Amino acid sequence: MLELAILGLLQESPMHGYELRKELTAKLGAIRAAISYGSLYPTLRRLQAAGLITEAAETPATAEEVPALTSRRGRVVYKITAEGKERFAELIAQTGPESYEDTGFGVHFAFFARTDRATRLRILEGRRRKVEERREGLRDVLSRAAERLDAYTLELQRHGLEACEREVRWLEELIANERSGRAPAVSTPGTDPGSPGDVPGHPGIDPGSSEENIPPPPGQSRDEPERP
Amino acid sequence: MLELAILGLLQESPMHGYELRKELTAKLGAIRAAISYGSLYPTLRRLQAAGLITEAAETPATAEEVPALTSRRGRVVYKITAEGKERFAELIAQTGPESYEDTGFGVHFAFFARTDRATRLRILEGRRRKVEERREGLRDVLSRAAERLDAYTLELQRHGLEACEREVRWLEELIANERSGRAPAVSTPGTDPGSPGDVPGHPGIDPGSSEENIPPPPGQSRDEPERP
DNA sequence: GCCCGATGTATCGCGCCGATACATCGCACC
DNA sequence: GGTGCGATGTATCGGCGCGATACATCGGGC
Repeated sequence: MLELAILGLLQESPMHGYELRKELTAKLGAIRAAISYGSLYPTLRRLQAAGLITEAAETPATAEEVPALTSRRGRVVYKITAEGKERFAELIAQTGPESYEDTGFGVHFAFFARTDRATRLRILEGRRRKVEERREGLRDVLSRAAERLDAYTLELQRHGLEACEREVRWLEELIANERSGRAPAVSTPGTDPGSPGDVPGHPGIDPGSSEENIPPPPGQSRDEPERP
Repeated sequence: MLELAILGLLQESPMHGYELRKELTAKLGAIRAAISYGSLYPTLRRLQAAGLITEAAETPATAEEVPALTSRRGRVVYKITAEGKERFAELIAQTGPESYEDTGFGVHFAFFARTDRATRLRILEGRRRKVEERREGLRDVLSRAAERLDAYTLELQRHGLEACEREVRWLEELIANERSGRAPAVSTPGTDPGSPGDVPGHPGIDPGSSEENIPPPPGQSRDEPERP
């Protein structure tokens, strides 16, 4: 998972470890805790050994762009290689088993902007299936083994079941939006549970351009011929 | 986490590995995937080495002594020791750092029936604080860094934020119930989002008995002098 | 002049996962 | 009566990721 996330981020711009961690935290903050250095650095090492990323010169080649003066510390800037981009495309496309609470789906979703619609649909439907399976499992426990469990455990199951039901609904909205070619934005019911308003709200990604075109997310992109 | 869960389950009845896994899956199904054998068996080994659990005779004491001929397979039944019970009490009571998505809180909650009210409140409030922190973090990202993120990533953050808000509300209900001395059961909104009916439904744990009394959950309990 | 928090890289131990292997039991099916 | 298959069972292996920790520099406040 970390591999996919790092490859995805480095595709937007070269970065060093610390920066990578911050960006990762911002992008994946909704699905997991901040990435640990004990995971990050070994992974960078692995990726470099595999030739998927390389070290980039720290000082900007056309210097004095930065008034740094401070001769650089040990910072190591990494950038993605062509093989790295291939590997990313391979990883982002595969659905994987992705157990329920796995962050795998979340990471894939966070990089949906670099995918085509068919892949997005496949991943969303795979996820929906997984969550539905889990939902059924919880229903079984609640209906068949309820008397064996104490009240707190039951409350936990109920809460989990509710979360499953909600996620299925969310996924279904996303799937419907994908099919209709609209933006990823969902109805945004907000905090009010009473009005399932249909306010579209966010324009999202430009759906007008061709299917193949993978729009790079807004933000500072340097490089990118963006070949799919 | 596994240590706590195993100790908690073995307190209800002795079990062998396979059985333990099934019970664990049923009890913790709402918060995590089925436990892996690659975690379970090493953990059992560790617990045994630490003297927290011991092997129990598989064959009923009055049976034939020699299991040589296919009588029983290699099943190994474990039971908890006095030290194990102490360790459980220690583990269940400590709040721990418990990062947001950690299963730690869920496991604690699943064994709430073996705790006193003060501990439950402490854990629930600690959890609430954690989720609130995360919620604020997500709000910050959504309000301050929104334009740097693509539409899918934003949608993910929104969904995560919503989940945080919902969990805080859930925790607050549970905390209120604990304070009022009532059962853990919550309003149970069920699948219908329109009627937040207040049907109590589940009797839950007997709140009448003394504070110190930790009622063993319903089900097959063998042994248990239940000393707090 | 001094401390402190942010920036940075790096390592160590170990819990847990996913895959895999292997063996027996009970049952259905032919 | 054989055969196959799914459930029951125990066990190991490689490897990822975590939490703690160490260490160093930089910019700024007091």
